Amino acid sequence: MATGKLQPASQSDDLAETLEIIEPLCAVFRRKLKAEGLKYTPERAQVLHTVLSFEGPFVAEQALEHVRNAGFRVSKATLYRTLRLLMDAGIIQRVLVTEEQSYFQVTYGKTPADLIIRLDTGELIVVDAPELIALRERLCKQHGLIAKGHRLHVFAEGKQ
Amino acid sequence: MATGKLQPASQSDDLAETLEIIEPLCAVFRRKLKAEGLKYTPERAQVLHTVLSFEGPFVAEQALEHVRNAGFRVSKATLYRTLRLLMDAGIIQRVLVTEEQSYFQVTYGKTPADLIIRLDTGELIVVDAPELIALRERLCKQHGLIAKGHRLHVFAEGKQ
DNA sequence: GTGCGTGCAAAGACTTTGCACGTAC
DNA sequence: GTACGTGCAAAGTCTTTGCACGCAC
Repeated sequence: MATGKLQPASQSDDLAETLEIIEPLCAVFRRKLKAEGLKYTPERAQVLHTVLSFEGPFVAEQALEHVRNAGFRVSKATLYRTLRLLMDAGIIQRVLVTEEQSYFQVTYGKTPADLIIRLDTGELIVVDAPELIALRERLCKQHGLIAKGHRLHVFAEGKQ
Repeated sequence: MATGKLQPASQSDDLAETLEIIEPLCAVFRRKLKAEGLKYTPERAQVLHTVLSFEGPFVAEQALEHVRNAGFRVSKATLYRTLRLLMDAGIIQRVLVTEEQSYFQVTYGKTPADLIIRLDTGELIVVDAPELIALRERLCKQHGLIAKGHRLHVFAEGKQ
Protein backbone atom coordinates (compact mmCIF):
# COMPACT_ATOMS: atom_id res chain seq x y z
CA MET A 1 0.00 0.00 0.00
CA ALA A 2 2.89 2.23 0.59
CA THR A 3 4.01 4.44 -2.17
CA GLY A 4 6.83 4.23 -4.64
CA LYS A 5 8.13 7.36 -6.23
CA LEU A 6 5.41 9.93 -6.11
CA GLN A 7 5.23 12.63 -8.66
CA PRO A 8 4.66 16.03 -7.22
CA ALA A 9 2.25 18.29 -9.01
CA SER A 10 3.66 20.30 -11.83
CA GLN A 11 4.19 23.98 -11.51
CA SER A 12 1.49 26.39 -12.39
CA ASP A 13 1.65 28.08 -15.73
CA ASP A 14 -1.25 30.19 -14.71
CA LEU A 15 0.77 33.14 -13.59
CA ALA A 16 -2.23 35.39 -13.50
CA GLU A 17 -3.85 33.51 -10.72
CA THR A 18 -0.57 33.01 -8.99
CA LEU A 19 0.28 36.67 -8.96
CA GLU A 20 -3.05 37.49 -7.49
CA ILE A 21 -2.05 35.48 -4.50
CA ILE A 22 1.56 36.44 -4.11
CA GLU A 23 0.95 39.84 -2.64
CA PRO A 24 -1.36 38.89 0.19
CA LEU A 25 0.66 35.85 1.23
CA CYS A 26 3.82 37.83 1.03
CA ALA A 27 2.26 40.25 3.48
CA VAL A 28 1.18 37.44 5.73
CA PHE A 29 4.68 36.07 5.82
CA ARG A 30 6.26 39.47 6.46
CA ARG A 31 3.87 40.16 9.27
CA LYS A 32 4.61 36.83 10.85
CA LEU A 33 8.34 37.37 10.57
CA LYS A 34 8.16 40.87 11.99
CA ALA A 35 6.08 39.62 14.87
CA GLU A 36 8.87 37.23 15.72
CA GLY A 37 11.65 39.73 15.25
CA LEU A 38 12.82 37.98 12.11
CA LYS A 39 13.72 39.42 8.74
CA TYR A 40 12.23 39.13 5.30
CA THR A 41 15.42 38.29 3.46
CA PRO A 42 15.89 37.75 -0.27
CA GLU A 43 16.36 34.03 0.32
CA ARG A 44 13.09 33.77 2.19
CA ALA A 45 11.31 35.84 -0.43
CA GLN A 46 12.62 33.56 -3.15
CA VAL A 47 11.50 30.43 -1.37
CA LEU A 48 8.07 31.91 -0.78
CA HIS A 49 7.81 32.88 -4.40
CA THR A 50 8.79 29.44 -5.55
CA VAL A 51 6.44 27.75 -3.18
CA LEU A 52 3.57 29.84 -4.47
CA SER A 53 4.35 28.83 -8.02
CA PHE A 54 3.36 25.24 -7.37
CA GLU A 55 -0.22 24.28 -7.96
CA GLY A 56 -0.28 21.23 -5.77
CA PRO A 57 2.00 19.30 -3.46
CA PHE A 58 5.74 19.65 -3.89
CA VAL A 59 8.84 18.29 -2.22
CA ALA A 60 11.82 20.14 -0.79
CA GLU A 61 14.16 19.02 -3.53
CA GLN A 62 11.80 20.30 -6.17
CA ALA A 63 11.53 23.68 -4.51
CA LEU A 64 15.30 23.91 -4.20
CA GLU A 65 15.76 23.07 -7.85
CA HIS A 66 13.28 25.68 -8.90
CA VAL A 67 14.81 28.41 -6.80
CA ARG A 68 18.19 27.63 -8.25
CA ASN A 69 16.90 27.47 -11.80
CA ALA A 70 15.60 30.95 -11.24
CA GLY A 71 19.20 31.93 -10.70
CA PHE A 72 19.24 32.24 -6.95
CA ARG A 73 21.60 30.52 -4.59
CA VAL A 74 19.78 29.15 -1.61
CA SER A 75 21.26 26.42 0.49
CA LYS A 76 19.37 23.31 1.43
CA ALA A 77 19.54 24.37 5.05
CA THR A 78 17.92 27.70 4.35
CA LEU A 79 15.27 26.05 2.25
CA TYR A 80 14.26 23.69 5.02
CA ARG A 81 14.41 26.45 7.59
CA THR A 82 12.18 28.61 5.45
CA LEU A 83 9.71 25.81 4.82
CA ARG A 84 9.41 25.52 8.56
CA LEU A 85 8.80 29.24 8.90
CA LEU A 86 6.15 29.05 6.20
CA MET A 87 4.45 26.26 8.09
CA ASP A 88 4.55 28.28 11.28
CA ALA A 89 3.05 31.17 9.38
CA GLY A 90 0.20 28.96 8.26
CA ILE A 91 1.04 29.41 4.59
CA ILE A 92 2.01 25.87 3.75
CA GLN A 93 1.31 22.52 5.32
CA ARG A 94 3.03 19.20 5.18
CA VAL A 95 0.20 17.38 3.42
CA LEU A 96 1.81 14.01 2.90
CA VAL A 97 4.69 12.16 4.49
CA THR A 98 5.96 9.07 2.73
CA GLU A 99 8.84 6.79 3.50
CA GLU A 100 10.95 8.91 1.21
CA GLN A 101 10.09 12.50 1.82
CA SER A 102 7.55 15.12 2.80
CA TYR A 103 5.15 16.83 0.44
CA PHE A 104 4.18 20.38 1.16
CA GLN A 105 1.41 22.48 -0.23
CA VAL A 106 0.20 26.03 0.00
CA THR A 107 -2.95 25.74 2.06
CA TYR A 108 -3.42 29.23 3.40
CA GLY A 109 -7.11 30.01 3.46
CA LYS A 110 -8.01 26.67 1.95
CA THR A 111 -9.47 23.49 3.29
CA PRO A 112 -6.94 20.76 4.00
CA ALA A 113 -5.68 18.82 1.03
CA ASP A 114 -7.49 15.60 0.28
CA LEU A 115 -5.38 13.56 -2.07
CA ILE A 116 -5.64 10.74 -4.51
CA ILE A 117 -2.32 8.97 -4.82
CA ARG A 118 -1.96 6.98 -8.00
CA LEU A 119 -0.26 3.73 -7.25
CA ASP A 120 0.58 3.14 -10.90
CA THR A 121 2.07 6.51 -11.80
CA GLY A 122 2.81 8.07 -8.42
CA GLU A 123 0.84 11.12 -9.41
CA LEU A 124 -0.79 13.17 -6.69
CA ILE A 125 -4.23 14.57 -7.38
CA VAL A 126 -5.74 17.14 -5.10
CA VAL A 127 -9.44 16.62 -4.60
CA ASP A 128 -12.07 18.17 -2.46
CA ALA A 129 -14.30 16.24 -0.12
CA PRO A 130 -16.16 18.77 1.98
CA GLU A 131 -18.21 16.10 3.69
CA LEU A 132 -15.09 15.10 5.56
CA ILE A 133 -15.58 18.08 7.82
CA ALA A 134 -18.85 16.69 9.09
CA LEU A 135 -17.43 13.19 9.21
CA ARG A 136 -14.40 14.15 11.27
CA GLU A 137 -16.64 16.13 13.59
CA ARG A 138 -18.77 13.09 14.18
CA LEU A 139 -15.81 10.80 14.77
CA CYS A 140 -14.27 13.19 17.26
CA LYS A 141 -17.50 13.78 19.10
CA GLN A 142 -17.74 10.06 19.75
CA HIS A 143 -14.47 10.31 21.62
CA GLY A 144 -15.07 13.63 23.30
CA LEU A 145 -12.50 15.34 21.12
CA ILE A 146 -12.36 18.42 18.98
CA ALA A 147 -11.23 18.06 15.39
CA LYS A 148 -8.44 20.38 14.35
CA GLY A 149 -7.68 19.06 10.91
CA HIS A 150 -7.59 15.99 8.75
CA ARG A 151 -5.89 14.23 5.87
CA LEU A 152 -7.49 11.85 3.43
CA HIS A 153 -5.30 9.79 1.15
CA VAL A 154 -7.02 7.63 -1.41
CA PHE A 155 -4.82 5.10 -3.17
CA ALA A 156 -5.98 4.45 -6.69
CA GLU A 157 -5.06 3.17 -10.10
CA GLY A 158 -6.16 3.91 -13.61
CA LYS A 159 -8.44 1.41 -15.28
CA GLN A 160 -6.30 -0.61 -17.61
CA MET B 1 -0.31 20.17 11.96
CA ALA B 2 2.47 17.68 11.99
CA THR B 3 2.79 15.35 14.88
CA GLY B 4 5.04 15.27 17.90
CA LYS B 5 5.68 12.03 19.65
CA LEU B 6 2.81 9.75 18.95
CA GLN B 7 1.86 7.09 21.37
CA PRO B 8 1.26 3.73 19.80
CA ALA B 9 -1.67 1.73 21.02
CA SER B 10 -1.10 -0.45 24.02
CA GLN B 11 -0.86 -4.17 23.70
CA SER B 12 -3.89 -6.32 23.96
CA ASP B 13 -4.59 -8.03 27.25
CA ASP B 14 -7.38 -9.84 25.59
CA LEU B 15 -5.43 -12.95 24.84
CA ALA B 16 -8.53 -14.93 24.07
CA GLU B 17 -9.34 -12.89 21.04
CA THR B 18 -5.74 -12.68 20.05
CA LEU B 19 -5.21 -16.41 20.12
CA GLU B 20 -8.20 -16.92 17.97
CA ILE B 21 -6.44 -15.01 15.27
CA ILE B 22 -2.93 -16.31 15.64
CA GLU B 23 -3.51 -19.61 13.98
CA PRO B 24 -5.12 -18.45 10.77
CA LEU B 25 -2.65 -15.60 10.27
CA CYS B 26 0.22 -17.86 11.07
CA ALA B 27 -1.03 -20.11 8.31
CA VAL B 28 -1.36 -17.20 5.94
CA PHE B 29 2.21 -16.17 6.63
CA ARG B 30 3.56 -19.69 6.23
CA ARG B 31 1.74 -20.15 2.98
CA LYS B 32 3.09 -16.90 1.65
CA LEU B 33 6.64 -17.79 2.69
CA LYS B 34 6.44 -21.22 1.19
CA ALA B 35 5.11 -19.80 -2.05
CA GLU B 36 8.23 -17.67 -2.24
CA GLY B 37 10.60 -20.42 -1.27
CA LEU B 38 11.25 -18.80 2.10
CA LYS B 39 11.29 -20.34 5.54
CA TYR B 40 9.16 -19.91 8.59
CA THR B 41 11.97 -19.40 11.08
CA PRO B 42 11.71 -18.92 14.84
CA GLU B 43 12.60 -15.26 14.46
CA ARG B 44 9.84 -14.68 11.96
CA ALA B 45 7.38 -16.58 14.10
CA GLN B 46 8.28 -14.44 17.09
CA VAL B 47 7.86 -11.22 15.18
CA LEU B 48 4.51 -12.38 13.86
CA HIS B 49 3.40 -13.33 17.32
CA THR B 50 4.44 -9.98 18.73
CA VAL B 51 2.80 -8.08 15.94
CA LEU B 52 -0.46 -9.90 16.57
CA SER B 53 -0.36 -8.94 20.22
CA PHE B 54 -0.85 -5.28 19.46
CA GLU B 55 -4.38 -4.01 19.31
CA GLY B 56 -3.69 -0.94 17.24
CA PRO B 57 -0.82 0.77 15.50
CA PHE B 58 2.71 0.08 16.69
CA VAL B 59 6.21 1.13 15.72
CA ALA B 60 9.24 -0.99 14.92
CA GLU B 61 11.05 -0.11 18.11
CA GLN B 62 8.07 -1.16 20.17
CA ALA B 63 7.85 -4.50 18.43
CA LEU B 64 11.55 -5.08 18.89
CA GLU B 65 11.34 -4.31 22.57
CA HIS B 66 8.44 -6.66 23.02
CA VAL B 67 10.10 -9.53 21.22
CA ARG B 68 13.18 -9.09 23.36
CA ASN B 69 11.19 -8.81 26.57
CA ALA B 70 9.70 -12.15 25.67
CA GLY B 71 13.23 -13.49 25.87
CA PHE B 72 14.02 -13.79 22.20
CA ARG B 73 16.95 -12.30 20.42
CA VAL B 74 15.95 -10.74 17.15
CA SER B 75 18.10 -8.15 15.48
CA LYS B 76 16.74 -4.88 14.25
CA ALA B 77 17.59 -5.94 10.72
CA THR B 78 15.55 -9.10 10.98
CA LEU B 79 12.67 -7.21 12.52
CA TYR B 80 12.50 -4.76 9.65
CA ARG B 81 12.93 -7.50 7.11
CA THR B 82 10.10 -9.45 8.70
CA LEU B 83 7.83 -6.45 8.86
CA ARG B 84 8.33 -6.12 5.16
CA LEU B 85 7.47 -9.76 4.61
CA LEU B 86 4.36 -9.33 6.71
CA MET B 87 3.34 -6.38 4.58
CA ASP B 88 3.92 -8.39 1.43
CA ALA B 89 1.79 -11.15 2.90
CA GLY B 90 -1.01 -8.67 3.47
CA ILE B 91 -1.00 -9.22 7.21
CA ILE B 92 0.09 -5.79 8.32
CA GLN B 93 0.03 -2.38 6.72
CA ARG B 94 1.97 0.78 7.25
CA VAL B 95 -0.97 2.84 8.43
CA LEU B 96 0.82 6.03 9.34
CA VAL B 97 4.11 7.61 8.39
CA THR B 98 5.29 10.56 10.42
CA GLU B 99 8.45 12.56 10.26
CA GLU B 100 9.87 10.27 12.90
CA GLN B 101 8.80 6.75 12.11
CA SER B 102 6.28 4.40 10.59
CA TYR B 103 3.30 2.94 12.38
CA PHE B 104 2.17 -0.53 11.41
CA GLN B 105 -1.01 -2.36 12.15
CA VAL B 106 -2.46 -5.78 11.60
CA THR B 107 -5.09 -5.19 8.96
CA TYR B 108 -5.57 -8.61 7.45
CA GLY B 109 -9.24 -9.02 6.60
CA LYS B 110 -10.12 -5.65 8.00
CA THR B 111 -11.03 -2.34 6.48
CA PRO B 112 -8.18 0.13 6.34
CA ALA B 113 -7.34 1.93 9.53
CA ASP B 114 -8.97 5.29 9.98
CA LEU B 115 -7.20 7.16 12.73
CA ILE B 116 -7.69 10.01 15.10
CA ILE B 117 -4.33 11.47 16.09
CA ARG B 118 -4.45 13.44 19.32
CA LEU B 119 -2.33 16.52 18.96
CA ASP B 120 -2.19 17.03 22.71
CA THR B 121 -1.24 13.55 23.85
CA GLY B 122 0.02 11.92 20.69
CA GLU B 123 -2.39 9.05 21.22
CA LEU B 124 -3.62 7.14 18.19
CA ILE B 125 -7.24 6.09 18.16
CA VAL B 126 -8.49 3.65 15.58
CA VAL B 127 -11.96 4.52 14.35
CA ASP B 128 -14.24 3.20 11.71
CA ALA B 129 -15.74 5.32 8.99
CA PRO B 130 -17.37 2.95 6.53
CA GLU B 131 -18.78 5.80 4.49
CA LEU B 132 -15.26 6.46 3.29
CA ILE B 133 -15.57 3.53 0.96
CA ALA B 134 -18.38 5.21 -0.93
CA LEU B 135 -16.63 8.55 -0.73
CA ARG B 136 -13.37 7.31 -2.14
CA GLU B 137 -15.25 5.53 -4.89
CA ARG B 138 -16.93 8.74 -5.86
CA LEU B 139 -13.70 10.73 -5.83
CA CYS B 140 -11.93 8.17 -7.96
CA LYS B 141 -14.76 7.87 -10.43
CA GLN B 142 -14.51 11.59 -11.08
CA HIS B 143 -10.97 11.02 -12.27
CA GLY B 144 -11.55 7.75 -14.05
CA LEU B 145 -9.62 5.82 -11.43
CA ILE B 146 -10.22 2.76 -9.34
CA ALA B 147 -9.82 3.05 -5.59
CA LYS B 148 -7.52 0.51 -4.02
CA GLY B 149 -7.36 1.80 -0.47
CA HIS B 150 -7.39 4.87 1.67
CA ARG B 151 -6.13 6.48 4.86
CA LEU B 152 -7.98 9.01 6.94
CA HIS B 153 -6.11 10.88 9.63
CA VAL B 154 -8.10 13.21 11.81
CA PHE B 155 -6.09 15.55 14.01
CA ALA B 156 -7.87 16.34 17.23
CA GLU B 157 -7.53 17.56 20.78
CA GLY B 158 -9.37 16.96 23.99
CA LYS B 159 -11.70 19.65 25.19
CA GLN B 160 -9.87 21.48 27.92
C1' DG C 1 28.86 45.46 18.16
C1' DT C 2 24.58 42.78 18.85
C1' DG C 3 21.40 39.95 16.63
C1' DC C 4 19.69 37.52 13.02
C1' DG C 5 20.76 34.84 8.49
C1' DT C 6 23.28 31.93 5.52
C1' DG C 7 26.19 28.16 3.67
C1' DC C 8 28.80 24.29 4.42
C1' DA C 9 29.67 20.22 6.41
C1' DA C 10 28.65 17.20 9.96
C1' DA C 11 25.31 15.07 12.71
C1' DG C 12 20.87 12.63 13.51
C1' DA C 13 17.01 9.31 13.08
C1' DC C 14 14.91 5.69 11.08
C1' DT C 15 15.57 2.08 7.86
C1' DT C 16 18.19 -0.75 4.60
C1' DT C 17 22.13 -3.27 3.01
C1' DG C 18 26.75 -5.78 2.74
C1' DC C 19 29.05 -9.41 4.51
C1' DA C 20 30.45 -13.44 6.93
C1' DC C 21 28.81 -17.08 9.38
C1' DG C 22 25.03 -20.69 10.41
C1' DT C 23 21.92 -23.97 9.37
C1' DA C 24 18.79 -27.11 6.82
C1' DC C 25 18.09 -30.38 3.17
C1' DG D 1 27.17 -27.85 -0.98
C1' DT D 2 23.38 -24.75 -2.31
C1' DA D 3 20.12 -21.61 -0.70
C1' DC D 4 18.10 -19.02 2.61
C1' DG D 5 18.50 -16.47 7.36
C1' DT D 6 20.61 -13.85 10.86
C1' DG D 7 23.39 -10.38 13.38
C1' DC D 8 26.45 -6.77 13.25
C1' DA D 9 28.08 -2.78 11.58
C1' DA D 10 28.16 0.33 7.94
C1' DA D 11 25.68 2.81 4.62
C1' DG D 12 21.71 5.63 2.92
C1' DT D 13 18.10 9.15 2.72
C1' DC D 14 15.87 13.04 4.11
C1' DT D 15 16.21 16.62 7.42
C1' DT D 16 18.33 19.27 11.15
C1' DT D 17 22.08 21.45 13.57
C1' DG D 18 26.76 23.56 14.77
C1' DC D 19 29.71 26.93 13.52
C1' DA D 20 32.00 30.72 11.41
C1' DC D 21 31.30 34.45 8.62
C1' DG D 22 28.23 38.41 6.86
C1' DC D 23 25.21 41.98 7.04
C1' DA D 24 22.11 45.47 9.03
C1' DC D 25 20.93 48.82 12.42
